[in-house]
Amino acid sequence: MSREFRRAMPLLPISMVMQLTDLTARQIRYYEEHELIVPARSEGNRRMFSLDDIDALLEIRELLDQGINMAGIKKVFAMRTKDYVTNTDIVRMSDTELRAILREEMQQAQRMQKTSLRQGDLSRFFQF
Amino acid sequence: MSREFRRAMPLLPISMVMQLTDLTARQIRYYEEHELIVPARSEGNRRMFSLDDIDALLEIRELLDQGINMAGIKKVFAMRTKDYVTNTDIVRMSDTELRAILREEMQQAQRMQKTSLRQGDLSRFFQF
DNA sequence: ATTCATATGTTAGTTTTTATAACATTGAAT
DNA sequence: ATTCAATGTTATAAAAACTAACATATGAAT
Repeated sequence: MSREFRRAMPLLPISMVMQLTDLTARQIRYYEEHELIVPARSEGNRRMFSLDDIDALLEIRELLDQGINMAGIKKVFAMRTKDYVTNTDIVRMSDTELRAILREEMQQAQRMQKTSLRQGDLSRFFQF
Repeated sequence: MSREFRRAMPLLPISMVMQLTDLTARQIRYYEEHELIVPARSEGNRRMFSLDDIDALLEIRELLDQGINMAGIKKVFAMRTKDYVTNTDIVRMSDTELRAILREEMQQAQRMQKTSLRQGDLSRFFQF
């Protein structure tokens, strides 16, 4: 279980994210609207945020504080790309895309764990 | 910001804990009743769990699977002690006590951060 | 100065989640 | 058969979060 993977795990409700980032719910949702973050959703449609999301939001706040507007922030985020390794390829993609994919995988893993992986100690999963 | 400190930070709602530990809400609350965990509370009285809590719960599940009853688990938890360093002393206490204290400090830190530590990047705080 | 767009605030109404508390069930030990 | 421990279930209330709409402030452009 990679560190990147762990950081992509959707865990926190919006209230916690508000506290940790000092952003309002309105702001957080607005940034999602602009696809700067793509929080996961619970079954009941509640946003669940990962540590990656927290990072992104903190950076957004930082950039806003520097007087950069949304368009600028989008650009910054789009520019910074990372590599994602599939079975057959190494794909270069934006932070946001990468986060979304990792989160997808993470949720898959959670669903797995929910049913089959009964005996496993998650502290191995979760050793921050 | 110590790792221990980070692990004591109350972040997750009970729904996430249920998924991660494969325990029911009933069980989790019952273990709290028996003070095997002491989750923090939000302003609105919702339980907020730390990674330490997750660990504890996973261990409880483990011990239950091994046929150990609550009394036994309490004993196990009480026996395993750790050191907590205050200004003037090194205090030896149970896991549960230690977790409660660290969580207390953590919430204090959160309150601080909420008001004063405006500019700080929490990813330094949170580098799992 | 007016207009316009952006970023955020605010409010209303609804749904989901969580809380407590009480009562029910199950299995093991006496 | 009774008792107790652990957990299930249900009812009810409160809190948190959702969407959507409208309001407002600020700065840029005309």
